[in-house]
This record gives sequence, C-alpha cells and structure tokens, in this order.
Amino acid sequence: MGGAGVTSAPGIAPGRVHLQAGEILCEQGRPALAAYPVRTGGLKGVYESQLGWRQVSRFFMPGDVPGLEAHDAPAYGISVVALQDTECCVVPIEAVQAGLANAELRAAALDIFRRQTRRQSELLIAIGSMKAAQRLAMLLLDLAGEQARRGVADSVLTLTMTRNDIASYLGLTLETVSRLLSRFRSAGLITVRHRLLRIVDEAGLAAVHADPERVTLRGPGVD
Amino acid sequence: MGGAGVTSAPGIAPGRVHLQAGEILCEQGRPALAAYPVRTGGLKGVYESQLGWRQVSRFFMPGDVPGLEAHDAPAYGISVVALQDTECCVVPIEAVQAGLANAELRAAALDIFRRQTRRQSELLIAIGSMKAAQRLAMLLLDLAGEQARRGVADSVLTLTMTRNDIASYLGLTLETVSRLLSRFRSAGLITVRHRLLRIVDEAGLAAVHADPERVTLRGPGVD
DNA sequence: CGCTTTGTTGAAAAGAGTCAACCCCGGTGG
DNA sequence: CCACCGGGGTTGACTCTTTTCAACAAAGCG
Repeated sequence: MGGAGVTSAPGIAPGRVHLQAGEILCEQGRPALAAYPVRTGGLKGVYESQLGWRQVSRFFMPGDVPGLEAHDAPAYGISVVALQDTECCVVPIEAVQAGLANAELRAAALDIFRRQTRRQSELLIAIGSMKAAQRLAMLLLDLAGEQARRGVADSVLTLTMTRNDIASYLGLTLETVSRLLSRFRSAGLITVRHRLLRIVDEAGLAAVHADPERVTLRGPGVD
Repeated sequence: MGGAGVTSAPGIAPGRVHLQAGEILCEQGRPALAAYPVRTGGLKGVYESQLGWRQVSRFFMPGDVPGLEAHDAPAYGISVVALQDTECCVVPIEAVQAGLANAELRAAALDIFRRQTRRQSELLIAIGSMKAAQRLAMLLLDLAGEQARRGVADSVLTLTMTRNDIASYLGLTLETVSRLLSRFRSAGLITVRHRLLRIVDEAGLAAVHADPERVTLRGPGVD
C-alpha cells in the first residue's frame, strides 16, 4: 500500500492513470488538481478525521468521478484508493471549471452532486439509527442498484472491497459483516463465496432493510 | 407544531420571518424558494429518508443560513424547524443566485459549504465509529466552539434542543444522552440543569472525545 | 511450499437500547 | 392560590445487539 500516487507529477496533464489495488489516486488535504472519471475497476473514498479516525465514506465505480466534489475547493476532501486494478481518466481542474461553464454539463454535475449528498444522508441515517442487518442489506441493494443503473443486468456482484472496508463504511466491525453475510446466506437471501455475491431474494433483502427483526445475528437460522 | 410555515406565501419577497418553537421554516422536498439567514434563535435540520426514518442532521444558530445548501437544487434537502423563538431574514433564491455572482460572496459561500461538509463528515465518523460518550463530548465542544466563533466568550451554553434532538443527531437514545450528561457532571466536566450547561473542564471533555474509556455509562462514578 | 492477508466462526463482555417508574417545572383553570 | 396536567428529563433494571478476543480455515503470493 501507499503507492507513489498520481499527485507526485509536477503538472497535471489530461490523460489516463492506471492503478493497482492499494494505490492512491488522490490524498485528502492535498491540492485538488484534477478529477478522475473512473473507466474500469473500483475505488474507495476514505475520510480521515482531525483526531485521526479513518472511515470509508463511499465507493467509486465506473462512471463515478472521484475528485469532482472538490471542483471548487482548494484541496481534496477525502483520499481515494484503488480496490483493484483500475483505470481513470485525468481531467485537470481547469478543464473541469471550463466544462462547468457549459450549462448542460453543469446540470449533469449538479445532478451527480445531488445524488451524492442524498446518498450521504441515507448513509448517515443508516449508521445512526438502523441495525447492522439493515445497513448491510441496504449496501447490497445499493451496489446492485448501481450496477443495474450502469446497464449490467446481472444479479451477481463482485465485491471489490474487503469485509473491513464494508464494515468501516457501515460503521460496524468486520466480524459482524462476515457473520451477517453468512446469516443472509443461510436465510436464502444471497449466496456468497469470498468476493462473489449473488442476490437471490431481492425482495427479502428489501424486507430486511425495512424491518430490523427480519434477520438478526443470533436467533434461529434457517435449518 | 406544524405551523403554517413560510412557504405558503405565493411569492417569496425579501424580509423577515418570525417563528416560534416547533414552527417549520422550510420542508424537505418542497421547492427551494429562499435562503434564511438566522438572526436570533435556533433551529434544527431534519432529514427524512425514503423509508421514513427521520434524523436531526444539524443545528442552525445565528449566522447560519438554512436553505443555502439548496441554492442550486430544485428543492430543499432537509426540513428546518425552529427550536425556540427565532428570527430569520428571507433571501429569495434569485437574490442568492445574484449574490453568488459576486466573487467575494461566492468565496464566502464556498467557505460555508466546506465547513458544513467537513462537519457532516466528522459527524459520520462520530456516529460510525465513536462511543456514545465521545460523540456527546464532541457535540458539546462543537457547540461551545461555535458560540466562541460567534464572539460569545462564555462557557455557559443554552441548549435550545431537547435531549431527543441531541440523541437523534448523535444516533443515540434520549436516555443515553441523559445518563451521559449526568455522568459528565458527576465527573466534574460540566454542570447541567435542564437546558443550561456550563463546560467546567474543557480539556477533560476533549480527553473524553479522544479516549473512549475516559467516561463510560457504567463503572464507578466520581464519589 | 510456507507465509501473509483475508475471512469465518465461537464464546464472553460490554455498550447501548428498551421498558418503566418517577421527578421537576411551567401552565391552566378551578 | 392551589391542584392538576403534560412535556421534558432523570434514573433503574433488564435485554439484546454488537464488539472484542481468540482460534482457525482459505486464498493469494512470493
């Protein structure tokens, strides 16, 4: 981990970056020089608080644009790290600004921002007042939904992130996530093997998301 | 509760609004017609998720500008409710837009946005990975800090919000908040009586914020 | 092929939630 | 003036979820 990163380049020119798992795309607090539309792969956004707490604050998939949130800020608000082999475009900040002058593009960008902030709000609610099972169900449905929104009509998800990343994102521990996945599986809602996950019963997952009691950590599993 | 609100007016004209505790300044999802700089009083921002979960997402004090976040959105992202007698200015959305054309004002607005999003991120961290005592300590320090930032050099806070609001904001229950306040008091960190709170040992509170073990719910209090 | 990282599972402990009783205070109306 | 009422707050006992600690299995990588 802790690859050279991209920001080491003296001047940012348009182009492409290729990252391997663990390599850093951009670092929180560093000057925001570019946005990085994701072409392939996946990344996580990590926020580090003033006291040094770290938390995964979002996941980036193809089509997402890490660094775009900072378009009018002097520095990146989060660090972004590749979860797997990843290719991103590099759009210098001036180009972003220029693009945002175009009304159509600006509208699109605002739309992205809105979806993002709504997501953040839902996450806050989830972490603040939902039980572990609900949070995880929500994430799975969300990931599946995003995949669908990108045109992939497949109920099989490839989790690019570790259990630890998921746990951090959801405000849980990795053990809890692991247990919950097992329980979802034995409840017939999903199948999981390592990073490969298939949603078997989407409605059931949605029910779990809505109803805390539906699948708990203890209690009788499905025999 | 559920007063007529301000948005019932057919057209928004510049001016003032006066709200009593419980009255609604603006409602999530309704068209964003104005921003409302707070002159006196205090309000809470409430986000309602798609499944109907509600959570206090922030508090507004004099100097804050509810509705400003929505300056480029079609609708308010949260509902804002007065916690006490409150007076706000009314700045129609067009005026906001016009003002934002001014470079100086825009910089100021961006600054506000940045502080806001940083706050949200810290809140997410807090709720996601800190213990109850840490969260509450954080809130108290934050409130005191805001008060100081507004030039009030007084260690006495007047909590305009109920324990329930605090609990919702921190992702806890009101009982937990109450207990914790009592414990902080018996630990000599604060004095509380109803809505009046004095921070006695700021460094101690900061220590609690940093260290989970410092003040717990059970365990021996200070005799 | 062994080593490290990642994931699973179990048992025990702790933190926070739930349920319920009670207090305090301000307001209202007799 | 006082009794009653109700919202907000406190506190206690108990329950339950989640964390913590720990051992172990599986997979990826040199």
